[in-house]
Amino acid sequence: MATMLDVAKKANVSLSTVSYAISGTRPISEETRQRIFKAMEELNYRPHPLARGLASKRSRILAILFPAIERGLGLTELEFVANAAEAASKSGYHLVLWSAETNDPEELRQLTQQGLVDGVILMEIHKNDRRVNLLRQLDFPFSMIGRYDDDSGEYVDIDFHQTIDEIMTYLLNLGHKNIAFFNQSKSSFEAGYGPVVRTKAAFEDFVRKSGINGYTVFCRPSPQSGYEKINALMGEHPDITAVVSMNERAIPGIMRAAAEHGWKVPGDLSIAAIVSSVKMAEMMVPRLTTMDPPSAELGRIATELLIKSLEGNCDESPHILIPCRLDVGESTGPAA
Amino acid sequence: MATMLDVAKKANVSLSTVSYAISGTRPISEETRQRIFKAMEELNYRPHPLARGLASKRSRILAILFPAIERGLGLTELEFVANAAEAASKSGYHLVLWSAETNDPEELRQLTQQGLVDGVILMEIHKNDRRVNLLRQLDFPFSMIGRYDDDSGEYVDIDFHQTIDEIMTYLLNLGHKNIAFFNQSKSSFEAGYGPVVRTKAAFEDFVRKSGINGYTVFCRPSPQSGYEKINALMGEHPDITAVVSMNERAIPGIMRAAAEHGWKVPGDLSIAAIVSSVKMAEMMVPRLTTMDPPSAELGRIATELLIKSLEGNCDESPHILIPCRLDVGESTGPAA
DNA sequence: TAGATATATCGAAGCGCTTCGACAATACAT
DNA sequence: ATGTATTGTCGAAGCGCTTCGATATATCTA
Repeated sequence: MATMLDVAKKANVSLSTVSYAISGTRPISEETRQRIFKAMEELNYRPHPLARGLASKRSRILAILFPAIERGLGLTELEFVANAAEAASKSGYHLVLWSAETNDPEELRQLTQQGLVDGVILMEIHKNDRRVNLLRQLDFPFSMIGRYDDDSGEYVDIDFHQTIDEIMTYLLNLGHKNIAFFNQSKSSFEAGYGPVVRTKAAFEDFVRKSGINGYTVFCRPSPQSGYEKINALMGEHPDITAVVSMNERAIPGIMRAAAEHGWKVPGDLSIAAIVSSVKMAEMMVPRLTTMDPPSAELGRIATELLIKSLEGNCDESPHILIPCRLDVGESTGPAA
Repeated sequence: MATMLDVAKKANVSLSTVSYAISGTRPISEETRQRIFKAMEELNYRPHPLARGLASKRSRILAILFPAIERGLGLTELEFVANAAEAASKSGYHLVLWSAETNDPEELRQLTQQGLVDGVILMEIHKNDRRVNLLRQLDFPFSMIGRYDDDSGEYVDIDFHQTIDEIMTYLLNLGHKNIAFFNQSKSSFEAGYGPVVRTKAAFEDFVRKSGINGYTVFCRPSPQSGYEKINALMGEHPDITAVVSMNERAIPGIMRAAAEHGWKVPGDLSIAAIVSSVKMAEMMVPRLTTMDPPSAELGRIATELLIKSLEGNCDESPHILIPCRLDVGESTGPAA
């Protein structure tokens, strides 16, 4: 592979002139620039990323922190990652994948101190997230998909309030007055996991303001758990006509319970998902109504925010909220 | 951050001695080694990856080629990537994500020639895959999840033959004698996409050998397409009692058609997926019987193969086949 | 016991870039 | 005319490592 020196020789200039021509950090005459670019072209020159990184102390490599594999990743995470990589590449960056424990920042410390990456993207932010604390303390650049307690730092997140409002308004307009909200597990609520905390608050807000009856249920992410919870709940509150679920995997359990009791979906019971992709919603029969999360945007924007801040084009820490998009399927209908 | 020179000074040895102590490429006395490691410990020294890469011409960074985003990725791809990253990290490598067009190798050429990564992992291998051809021609190290036409190179793949045999035997034992196979789209067959080609052949083999009636159907990856195809097929062959589908997204369509015609699943029609994760199978009601793909292993092994070949511990190109694992749900039962 | 071999260490030359300081040569003020 | 910016270029130092060759001592071998 051709090096910068080869280019310099071919263009009859010094090495540093080539460097300045490429980076634009110092003025170069138009004529010289032409010659240099022509030489680069002819030699099929590509700057060597490692050399550049070593000299400039900026690797142009970003990392995205992947929640531990066991905890089962979904399509949403995949979209984050794929779109983050795409966005990075558009700005001339590379994206590496780090699968680090969310609550063991030691591994993260090691990785950041290696000096390979310029910044990291965090997802699955929890209350008082230890990774955030660590990165702050190290003064290491990062952006988040999700928010930290105090709303500080650069982040992009789902607008959970608006998402809840939209699905609830939709159901309200269909005449539903007794609605259950299947949240994720109690333990993730207690761990302060953002979406769980925020949707719960938003749901309860809506219930209060609209005067309908709302029932919040925590549920482990399994069909079995969904099955048990819906049975218990309907036993207590047989007047419920709609379920909103942020718990994808609970839904098959709810459907099974409905089938066993002979409740028609959506005739007797409407079921809507939130923060569940259309792709997933399409896998169910009847096709699920869902609030489709803006996963691709989240991944893209988190990356762009990070790059912007690394390159210093950052006014102040931007906070961006994006609502989910209502996608009506066949699992919701007028209240009985 | 401490550099190698700092360590050398602290341990009272030369820079190069530290380097040799770390890499073990030259003998170092036990006593000196101790001193050096103690100094590293105290200074919390981490070798700088860029400097190391630049000097040694081996970045210890791998890339995994991500099929274009639009074409919709699934949980399987996610598992590949996550486990590849994990495996890489275990060997001291990093994994970067490249989302490159499968059939435009130009982008891939640019990326490899940059010199950032030591090798790449390919997935979604097609017949006469242009990326494979390119990498061969450039003599650039790579491994594959999937196989090339001539079975050359290092790869790990699903054992499609065995997978088909297993699910078919299972259905045969349940008394099914008229079985439809929902493959993926005709266009992907014509493009020579490995799984599509191989499962088709395996299915037809099995049918021939066992003497049952088998019907192969190509189907676009959508519920609508599944719905149409099953209706057409059952019109022609009402004696079909079981469907095997490698087309995840077609299945809701098949189920819908069944519901509309009043066919009970599995009473009147058994449905089994292949190469569909248990996680996905659990999203359906009734819970799908599936041949769960060894996604995690595929990602991990492809990475290990690549690293092994990069480090020269490679006897000859290994070929590894892993079957899917039968996971019985409630969508299959005895033939009517 | 001389020469070959293995062991242990050092110094220096790079890897391919960025960036600083220097130095002309021109342009702009006063 | 004189000093001050601005423009355009070069050379050299260095980023933090690996690796080659040299050297010095210790260990064999015949």
